[in-house]
Order: sequence, then structure tokens, then C-alpha cells
Amino acid sequence: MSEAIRILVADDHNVVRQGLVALIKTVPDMTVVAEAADGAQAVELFRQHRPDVTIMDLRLPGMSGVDAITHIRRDFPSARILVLTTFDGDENIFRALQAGARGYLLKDMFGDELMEAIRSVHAGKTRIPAPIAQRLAERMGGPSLTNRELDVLKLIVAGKSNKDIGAELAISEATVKTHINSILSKLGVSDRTQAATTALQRGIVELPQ
Amino acid sequence: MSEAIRILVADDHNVVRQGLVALIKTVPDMTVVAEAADGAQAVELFRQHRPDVTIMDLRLPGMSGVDAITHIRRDFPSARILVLTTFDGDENIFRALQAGARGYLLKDMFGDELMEAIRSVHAGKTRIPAPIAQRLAERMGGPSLTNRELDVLKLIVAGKSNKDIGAELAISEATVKTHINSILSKLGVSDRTQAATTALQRGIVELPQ
DNA sequence: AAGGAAGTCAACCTTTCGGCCGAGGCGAAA
DNA sequence: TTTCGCCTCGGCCGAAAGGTTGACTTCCTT
Repeated sequence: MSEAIRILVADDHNVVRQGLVALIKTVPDMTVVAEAADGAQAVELFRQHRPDVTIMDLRLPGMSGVDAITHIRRDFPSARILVLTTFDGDENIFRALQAGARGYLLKDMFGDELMEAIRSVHAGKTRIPAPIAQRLAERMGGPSLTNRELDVLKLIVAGKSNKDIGAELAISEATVKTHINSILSKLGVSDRTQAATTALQRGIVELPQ
Repeated sequence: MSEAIRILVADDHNVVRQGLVALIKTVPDMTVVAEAADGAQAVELFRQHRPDVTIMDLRLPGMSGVDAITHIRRDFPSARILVLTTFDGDENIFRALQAGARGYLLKDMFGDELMEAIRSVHAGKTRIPAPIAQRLAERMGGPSLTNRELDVLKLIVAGKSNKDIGAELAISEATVKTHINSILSKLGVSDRTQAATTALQRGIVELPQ
């Protein structure tokens, strides 16, 4: 029999992470070599331990999960990272895979499915459940927002008026309206409130706190 | 030594719930007697097993965690329920404690803190961390929305226009505007988009899916 | 060099929204 | 019974938002 799969677990919810570790401990051929509670720690601990597989939540304080994946994969292109999160917004899925994640799992899956996914990723395969792949496909077709449009969208979600947005971004209100027009048509909605809620649903922006 | 504390765990995220169970298994004087993946199941399993302490997430499919708590406490007023969730919106905290929860913990707490909280609740005490109590106090001061205002607020979050809301609730657009006026002043915001985002932040309404 | 995407701004117009007023009905509580 | 909160509706008004079209600049890619 080969050696145990060495695992790094990154999740900011301590009790969840500890539970995950306890669950993995029940499997003979897997070992948790380190636990991270935020993104920076995940990067540092990966560097120290070079785990075979990294299980990473996307919502991490400080450096986000996506940023952590990017950093790790930049230094260690062969890193095998498995995203385990509750968010299934297409934007989150896209960014995580874009950053180099090898799998994207939701936390409603069962423990044995997780173990199977860990083995798959360890073996060099990718692991993306059909419903997740479906959402990814949907996002592929649609247009993507420009950086400036994202700036405006964030301020819309923050509840700012067009005038406020213009002041904050140092552009005229006319320009703000132009961007909002693009945003509405790209998101397929007809007003700013719909833009805000669908952006939150799709994981394009996050709600503060 | 007294008998082990008998625990029911209700959480729809299977891998998280199983992890939690694995974590509790490492403690000698606690036993998980049942696991529920949704609210109705939690109620049914409580009835069957009468656990000493119930650990419940608030976001459950079908019957919500709050509804499950209400049902359980109606039939078993002495039930000791500990909410373990990620949401710290004041409205969620309020509703859970209103429904009869004895404690409200966030998932970023550590395993040993959870065990201590379980013992506290089992001993008949309540367990509400200071930051949580703080949020609860904030909500206490403010005015609360009426049922009708909640109806309107949900449709605002759904991205409906005043005209659509009127049609859906079978009231005139003028009435809708009256309700929205109340909502804006009660939430302390100045437009519908802010109303939507702050309602989501505070846990007054949920984002579909 | 030419093309396209992105960002900027302006003018115009219609619709919607939000603020502010008043008012009636209805049911529960004092 | 009277009072109060909730729900209902109307009108008026100004402000904000959204639709449309066109134009100019920069930068990147072809």
C-alpha cells in the first residue's frame, strides 16, 4: 500500500474545519498535515508542508480563497486544490477554476463523496459535479463585466445613487448612467435593484460583513 | 460519572454535519443519537429520541431552523436547543431566541468552545456570546416591520417594480408606495436598493436559492 | 495602420421612484 | 366606546433612474 495522502485544510469556520479534520482522521490512508483559518495562512502552510491535496473554502478573511489558490499555483503549478464551499454562484465557480482549482464541491455532499473526490484529485483528475459544471456552462455563454462596470456595480450594491457613484469614481453622472446601462443589459435585468440582487446571487459581488 | 449527553445534530450540509458528529465522537461524555438534514426531519427525530441537547443550523431546506425550533418547543417546552450557524444578522438571532433557542453560536468558534456550550445548555444555562448579544440589543431598539411591509420588502428584493408589487399583492400602487415609505424609514435607508441590501445583511429576508 | 474594446461625456425624453399631504375602514386592546 | 395600529387609497410634486443616440479619447491587438 502506498503512503497516506497528505492534506491541508483551509476554512475559517473553526468548528467546521475541526470537524472536517476529525472526519478525515477516520480514513486510514489520509492525513491532515496542516490547518489554515485564512488565506495568507493557507499560502504559508502550503509552502511549508507541500500537501498532496488542499481543501479550501472560498470565503476566507483577508486574502480570499481565490487569491490564495492563485498565489499557491503561481509558486507550485502542480498544486492540487479542491474547493469545498457552500456558494454555487457561477462567478465563484468560474474564478476558482480559473485560478487553478482541480475540483469544486459543495458542502452538502457526503463525507465519502468528499474522500472519493480527494482521491480523484490526488490521482491527477478533476472533480466537478454535473450541476456545478452546468452553472459554469451558463456563465460561459454570457458577457462579462468590465472593471469599471464592476466598480459601479459594487457601489450600486452599497446603495449609492448615480450622483454619489460619479463623485466616488470621479466621473460624470452621464458616464455612470452609461456603465449602468451596460450592466443592466449584460446581467439581463431592468433596474439597479435587480442588478444588486442578481449580482449577489451569482457571486459577482459580496455583501459587506 | 453521570451518563453521556445525548445530542441531535441538524445541519443540511452533509459533510459539515458528519464532521461535527466526528468531532463530538472524540468527546467521551457526549453521544450523537440522531442526525437531521432538514427541519421536518429534525422535528421527527427529536420526537423519537428526545435528545438532551439539539444542535441546529438555521438554514435548512423545507422547514426552516426557526420553524423547527418552534415546533419542537411547542411539543417539548423543556427542549434545549443550541443554534450553530454562520449568520449573525440581528433578525436571525432574534427569531431563533424568540423561538426558544437556549444558545446562539457562530461556526467560527472552536470545537472545545462548542463542547463547553453544549454542557452549559445541558445544565440549563443559556449561551449567547457577547458580540451576539450586542447585535441582539441593537435590533431591540429599532422598530419592526409589519407583515404587509415584509411582503412588500420580499418583492423589492425579488426585483419587482411598484406596479408589479401592487399586482402581485392585489393592492394599488399607491398603497405599495405607502408601505415602501414605512419600510425605508424603519430600516433607516433612503431607497429600495438600500432596503434590499440591508434587509439581506440583517437577515430579514433571504436571497432565493 | 486599422480595428475594436473600453472609458469618457452630452443631450433628450419617458418612466419610475420617493416625499408629503390627507383620509377612510377595520380589528384589537384599553 | 374610544383609541391605536395596520392596511388601504388618492393626488401632487420634484428628483432620480432608465432608454436612446452620438461622439471623442486611449489603448491594445491585428
